[in-house]
Amino acid sequence: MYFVEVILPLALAKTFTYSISEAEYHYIQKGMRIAVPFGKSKILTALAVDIHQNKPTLYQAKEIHQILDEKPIVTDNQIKHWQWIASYYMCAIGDVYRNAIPSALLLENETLITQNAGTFVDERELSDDEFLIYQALQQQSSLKVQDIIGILNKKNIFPIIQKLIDKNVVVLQDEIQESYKPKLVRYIRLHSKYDSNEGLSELLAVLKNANKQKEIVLTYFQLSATNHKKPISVKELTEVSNSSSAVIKALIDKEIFEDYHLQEDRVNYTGDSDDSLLQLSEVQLKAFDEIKSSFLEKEVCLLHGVTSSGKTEIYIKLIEEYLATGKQVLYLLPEIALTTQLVSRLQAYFGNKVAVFHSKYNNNERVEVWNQLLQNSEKAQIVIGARSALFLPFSNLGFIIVDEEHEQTFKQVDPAPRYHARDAAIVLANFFQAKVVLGSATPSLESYYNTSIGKYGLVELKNRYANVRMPEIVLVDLKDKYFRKRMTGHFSDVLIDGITEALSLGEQVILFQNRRGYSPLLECMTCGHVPQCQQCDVSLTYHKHRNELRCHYCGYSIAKPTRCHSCSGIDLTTKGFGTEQIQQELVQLFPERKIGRMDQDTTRGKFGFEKIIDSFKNREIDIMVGTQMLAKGLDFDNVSLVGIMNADNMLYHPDFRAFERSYQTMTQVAGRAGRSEKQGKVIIQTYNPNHNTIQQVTNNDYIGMYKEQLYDRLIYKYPPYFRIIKVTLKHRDFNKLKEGSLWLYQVLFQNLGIPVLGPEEPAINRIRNEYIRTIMIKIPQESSIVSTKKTIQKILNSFDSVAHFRAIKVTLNVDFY
DNA sequence: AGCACGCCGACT
DNA sequence: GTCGGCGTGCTC
Repeated sequence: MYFVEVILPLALAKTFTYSISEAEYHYIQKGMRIAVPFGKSKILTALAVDIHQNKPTLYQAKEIHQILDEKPIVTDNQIKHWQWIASYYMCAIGDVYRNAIPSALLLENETLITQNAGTFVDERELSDDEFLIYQALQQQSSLKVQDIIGILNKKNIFPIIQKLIDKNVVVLQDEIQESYKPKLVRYIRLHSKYDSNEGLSELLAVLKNANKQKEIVLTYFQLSATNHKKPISVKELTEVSNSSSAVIKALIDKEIFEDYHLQEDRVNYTGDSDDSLLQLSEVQLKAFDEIKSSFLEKEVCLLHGVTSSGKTEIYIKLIEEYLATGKQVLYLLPEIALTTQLVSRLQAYFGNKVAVFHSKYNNNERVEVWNQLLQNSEKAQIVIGARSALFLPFSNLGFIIVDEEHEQTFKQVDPAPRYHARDAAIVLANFFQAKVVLGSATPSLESYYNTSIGKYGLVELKNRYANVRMPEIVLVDLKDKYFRKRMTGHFSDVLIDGITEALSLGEQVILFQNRRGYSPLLECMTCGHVPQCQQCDVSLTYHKHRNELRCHYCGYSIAKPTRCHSCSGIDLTTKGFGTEQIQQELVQLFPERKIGRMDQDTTRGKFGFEKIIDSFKNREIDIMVGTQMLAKGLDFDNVSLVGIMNADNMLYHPDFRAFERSYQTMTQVAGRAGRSEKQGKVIIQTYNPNHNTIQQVTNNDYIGMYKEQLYDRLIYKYPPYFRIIKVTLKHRDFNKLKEGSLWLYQVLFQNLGIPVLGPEEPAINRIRNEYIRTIMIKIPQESSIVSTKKTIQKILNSFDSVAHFRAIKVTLNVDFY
C-alpha cells in the first residue's frame, strides 16, 4: 500500500491522500505535479508534498490520475516557505499554492468528447438528452464539458456521458492538456539546391524578371554576411528588405527559400552588456561598505536614501558581488515601478542574466522564467519582479533587494494569501542564509523601528546624487487664496505662475491629484440628492470623457442623468475634483500646451503605462496630471516643477497610517522635481499649511515624522508596537451579519485577553450587495503570535459551527496594511 | 472554495 | 403540479 500526500489548488487547509502503485511510489518526488480526481467530476493539478505508506483509516483513498512531471518543479524551500505563509497569514496552503504557481502550470481540466467513429448508432436507442449530444457532434467534431452543460441546460451531465460511452457512441479524449506552448520563431534559409556556386548564378537567372524578389534575395545575402551565419528570421528579412511576407511566400513557393522553426524564449534580451562604466561616488561607496559591514552581523539592512540619492547604483554593485559568488539575486519592486526604465538599466549592465517577472507578463512568459530558475539557468541569475516573484523556484538565492520598501502594494489584499512581500522575503532569505536590503527614501515606520531596536542595520544617504539640491517646497494656503479670490478653478495664482515659468523655460511639470475621474460627485442643487451605487454604499463618480457615473468599487455605471432621480430637478452640479477635471482646467489655462494624464483609466493594457511614460520622457507632453502612480520611482530629468493640487484629502483618510502615507506620498512626488543640475520646485496647495505632516514634508524631516507617528502608534496601539489582525465579515443579510459579528467580537474579546475592537461598520458598509463589518485584533509585543493565532482559529471554527452564522463570510488579514 | 443534494415558497 | 431559492455537508 503506497500513498502520496498532495496540496490541492483550493482554499482547503489540509493535504489530501491518494493511493499509488509501487512503481509510482518509487518514481514520484516531492514537488512534482500530479493530476488527481477530486469529487464527482473534477480533475485537479495537485502538488506532491510527501510519499508514504500510512493507509488512511477514515476513508478510502482514490487512485491518482496521472503524474505530470519527470522532475520536481517546486523545490523543498518553496514548500517550506509556502507553509510559513499559510500559517503566518492564516490561510489555506492551497491558497498559497494557487497564487504561487503560474496558472499555465495548473493544467486545464478540459475533457473533450468526440464521436466514436467505428460504431453504427441507432438513434432510436438514445434518450432525448443523449440524442441532443449526438446531434451536436454531427455539427462539430468535439465538445467540451462546458458545451454540453450549455446544450442540455443541466449541470450534472456525467451520467449521460457515461451512458453514451457505454453505448459506444462517444469517446473521451486527452483529458489533461499542458497549456504552456513554447514560442516558435520562423526562420528562412536558401533552398539547399542553390548551395553551390552554379546554383547562385542559376538563381539570379530565374529572378531576372522579378525585381522585388531579387531584392529580397540580395538582402538575404547581405544579412547572412553581416550576421555571421546566425539564422535569419522571416521578421528580420521583411523588415530589412522593406518588403511584405507575400513576396517571401512567393519565393518559398518557388523553392528558392525554405522556412523552418526554432524554439525561442519569449523573454530575451539581445543588447550587449556594458559593465565598464558604473563608478560609485564617494558617498555611494561609503554606503556600499556600510551595508556590507552591517551584513557581517545582521541579515537585513535598511538603506534610507533621499530621492535621487543614487540607490540603484549601490544595488547594482551589491548584485555584482553576489553574482560573483555564484548566487541568485531577487530584486523586488512595487508593480508600478517596474518600468522598462529600470529593467533596461539592469539589462544594460548585466546583459542576459536578468529575468523579469510581473503581472503584465503572460502565462507562457512566466513559465519560461520559472523553468529558467529551476534549471539555475544563466538567464535568471537576477530576477527583477513584483511581489509574486517571491514564489519562484530559487535554488541558490544569495541576496534580496526590496526597493521602495514602504510601498503598501507589497501587501496583497485580495485574494488570500494576504501576505506582505517584504516580510515574506525576509523569511525566504533566512531559508537560504541570504541577505536583504530594504531601500526607500521614506521608510515604513515598521522598518525604521526595526533599525532602532537593532534588528536591522541602517545605512543613510542624506544628499542627492552629484550634489543636486533638494527641491524647494512652497506652501500655498488655499483658504487664503479662495478668500482673496486668487483661484482659477483649482489653481492658485502661485501655481499658475510656477507652471507658466517652468514651461517658458522649456521644462516639464507634474501635477499630482490623488483621485481619478472628473469629479467624485454629482449633486442635485434642488434637493441635494447624490446618485448612489445600486450595489455598494458609495456615491457614484462622474467621468466626463464617457459622460457617465461609475462606481469605483464594483464598476457599475450609468449614463449621466439629465434630471435628478429623486426630485427631477435639472440643476445638477459636480462636487470635488479628480485628475480628469484638472486636465480639463489645464486645457483652458494653457491651450497651446500638450497635457497628459496618468491614472488607472489611462494606463490600461500591457504597455499603457510605458507609452505614457515614454511620451512624457520624450517631451511630447508638457504637463502631466496623475494619481499615486506618478510617485513611484520614475526618473524624469526635465521636470522642474511638481504641484500637489490638494494635500488635505490624503491627510484626512480614516486610517492609522494616513499621516505616514501622506508624508511618503508627498515626499515621493516632490522627489520627481529637479533631477538634473537645477534645483526643483514643489508647490503644495493645502488648507492646513501648519499641519505637522505638511511641515515635515516641507522640511524634509523624516525623523520628526517618524517620532511623532511612533508616539501615536504606541498610544493608540498600532504597529510596530502591536500586530494587527483585521477580521472582515460579509453577508447579504444586515441583521444576521450584525448578530454574527457581535457574537464573534465577544468571544474573541473574552478569550484572547488582548485589545479587540469592533465590530465596526466601515465607512463603506456595503459592496456588491454584501454588508460589511470589521473587527480589529491587536496583539501586543509580549503576547505569543503563534498561540494567539491558534486561539483565533479555534474561535473561528466554533463560529462556523453555529448554523445560523456559518453563511457569513469571514476573512482574516494578518498585519493589515 | 465549489458543488451536489435536499428542503421550502412562488409561479406557469 | 414544477422551478429555483439557499442552507448543509463533503471533497482523499
